[in-house]
Amino acid sequence: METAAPASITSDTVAERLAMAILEHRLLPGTKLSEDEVGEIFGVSRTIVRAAFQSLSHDHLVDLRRNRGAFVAQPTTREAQEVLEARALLEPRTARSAAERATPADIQFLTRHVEQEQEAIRAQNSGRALYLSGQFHVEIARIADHDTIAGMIRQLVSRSSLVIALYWQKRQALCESHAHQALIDALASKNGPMAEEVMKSHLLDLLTSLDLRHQPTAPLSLKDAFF
Amino acid sequence: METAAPASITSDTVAERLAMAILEHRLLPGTKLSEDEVGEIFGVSRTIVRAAFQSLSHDHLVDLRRNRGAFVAQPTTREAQEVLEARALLEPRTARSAAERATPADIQFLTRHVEQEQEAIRAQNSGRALYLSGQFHVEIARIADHDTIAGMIRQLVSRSSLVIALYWQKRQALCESHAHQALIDALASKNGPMAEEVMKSHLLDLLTSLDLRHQPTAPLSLKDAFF
DNA sequence: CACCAAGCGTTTGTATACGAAAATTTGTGC
DNA sequence: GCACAAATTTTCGTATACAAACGCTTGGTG
Repeated sequence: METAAPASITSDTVAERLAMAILEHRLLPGTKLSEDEVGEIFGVSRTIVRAAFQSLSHDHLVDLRRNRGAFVAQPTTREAQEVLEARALLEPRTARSAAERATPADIQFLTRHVEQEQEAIRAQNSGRALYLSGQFHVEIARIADHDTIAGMIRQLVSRSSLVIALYWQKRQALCESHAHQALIDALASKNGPMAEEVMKSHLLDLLTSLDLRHQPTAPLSLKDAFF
Repeated sequence: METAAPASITSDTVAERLAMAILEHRLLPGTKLSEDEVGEIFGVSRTIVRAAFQSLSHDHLVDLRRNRGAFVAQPTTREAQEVLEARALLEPRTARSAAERATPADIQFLTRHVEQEQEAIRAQNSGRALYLSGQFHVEIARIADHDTIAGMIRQLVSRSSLVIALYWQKRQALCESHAHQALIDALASKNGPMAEEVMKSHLLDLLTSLDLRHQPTAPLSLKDAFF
């Protein structure tokens, strides 16, 4: 089998799989998520699905509208800017902290991670590449060994994925990973200030590569994302 | 009537009332929250209570243990330190931003807020005083007009309330509100750097006033908190 | 032809029923 | 009297049933 099927599927499992689909842009912003449909896909009742939706809603990945249902969230330009600003406030310092704590094993892990990013790009799997690119930032936060801040960064990175889906322009230059390599270098040499600086400009690059003007909507059917 | 009773009680209402009880230290860390009991208190089914618990769990106010139930969270010393560090990272800059945007109406509102804090202290209502003291920080974030960061600060302030319940030492000096007055002054004079500095030292004061050594447990019965 | 209203089907909101796991009590043996 | 095990009770996990709200289609009217 390809995916290790858990003995019993919990709401966490469903939330995780849905989140993954959103982060890989297999589910696009605005897509309606029907409770029945999702429940049928995962073989669970609506009770579980609802719990999963609630969890995702708290992370701002889905928008829960009363008596209307759940939709993949569509951050406004305002929200998009806020998310990027919050990241700019948190991540540079966190990168510095990570540089001060990174072990050789961490460096090896990050290097392997970037390799996977490259593989995904070569395989034309831009969804997975985008997911891995975001996950890199989460791993940096994990190395910084600060669960609270890491949790906030994880959430902001997830929301960034929606922002990218809506406002990303130059889809060609797929997340220039030389920035990630530069971060690894800074971490490997335990150069905190450099890691902070590289992260800062990396996030600035991301912000300037967005087009926060128009507000497109591109809903999509649901089952496509899983089959 | 004293509380505006909502026509229909939603999970948000229950979550809000429970959060208030936790923030005012009427429910202490470690207290077991039974689904049936809470449901009976608010006159709703376990479905609603369960959703409320999930929401509070996401904010780290309650700890959800599988097949065990919900408990008011008991942050570890590690977690306590992390929460304070995260606040130190977010709030000073936010205070500066607030100083740059504060309107006369905002200043008036904050002044009234501090008056209410004093009233609560005079009325020996230390729980309410503590809640209002935390809420002051949330209001600063609101003035900064940055929903994303404000949301994170709101969550961190809430968690701080649990930290205070567990690790606060000098209960006498109840949240020296002259620091809050100093913040109002900085905001009123639109002195961003000063607001940032005052906030920074205010949070440092809070951290140093904690005793992060022992790990007390003080569960309490549930209905006491509401009657 | 456009617009609006009523009826119908679908989807969500909530309560409840039932099985499973944990906590508690009870009973027994040493 | 204490320790341990079995039975009981309580509490949670999940599915499902029913009611209410929504949206869509259909039929009518200006």
